[in-house]
Amino acid sequence: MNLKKTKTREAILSILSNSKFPLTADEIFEKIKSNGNFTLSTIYRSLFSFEIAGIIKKEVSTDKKSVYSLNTPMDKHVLVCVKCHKKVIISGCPYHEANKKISHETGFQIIDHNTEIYGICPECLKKGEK
Amino acid sequence: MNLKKTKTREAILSILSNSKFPLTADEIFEKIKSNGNFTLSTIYRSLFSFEIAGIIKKEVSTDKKSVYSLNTPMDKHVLVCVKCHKKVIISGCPYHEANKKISHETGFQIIDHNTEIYGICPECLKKGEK
DNA sequence: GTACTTGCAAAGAGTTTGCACATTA
DNA sequence: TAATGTGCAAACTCTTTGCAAGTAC
Repeated sequence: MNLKKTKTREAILSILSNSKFPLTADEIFEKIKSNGNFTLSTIYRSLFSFEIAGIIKKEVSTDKKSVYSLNTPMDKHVLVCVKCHKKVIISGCPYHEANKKISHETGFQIIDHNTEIYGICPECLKKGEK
Repeated sequence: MNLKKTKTREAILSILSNSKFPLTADEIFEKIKSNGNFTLSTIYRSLFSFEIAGIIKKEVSTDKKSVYSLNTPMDKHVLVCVKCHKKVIISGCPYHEANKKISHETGFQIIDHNTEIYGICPECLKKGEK
């Protein structure tokens, strides 16, 4: 299972590492299609290979599309502003302690979790005050 | 926008209120189809009406299906067993304290959040030990 | 040369929609 | 009867797959 370096794959990884937020396959496609002869299915397949290899991670967004991002395990918590849709990544896991408690109470051995937190960012709060 | 009471809708609400866990449209369909002449598209449309009316809520599960449940705002935290796919609802919000801290650190006014926690349930843990 | 990648087109799953008919209030 | 709801089939979106040809190592 050796990943070969190809133009498509380099382009995909470059896009993902330059993006602050997870992207859909189609968004990636839109960004690179002008640079060469790319296909959506190839992008899906590349993303799949990367995922298996542990290089990227795939998540499901609220509109039911798959979104992909480099696998930086700590960036799993996203604050989403309901006004301006800005996303802020929270580093570290704020729920670590709470999860220990859940584990204790339910007997579940907790492996992972995903969280989206909705709120209003400081900028939009200020605007609202005016 | 007046919701009319029909056989389909009563059946759907009955199923949802008797279910401890969110259900997909198809799961609802499977459960009620023997009781009458129901259609998947009608179920989707009824679910949509209920959602607009605020009676139920729709969420996206990790396998990208929409799941529906009665709109009880407190049951937002689900423990999912990665082995047997059982879901356990955690009542109350275990992250309340942590969110206060996030709010303080980021300036966000937090409104809401959704969480899925993945783990292995006690039963599957036992099986694994054997 | 062998294994891995790709493009293309077609298939697949879940969901939505148009239309004519049926039902509720 | 006026407004809503339904069944059916077809359309739609995102994603996956089969196959033959191409490319990296």
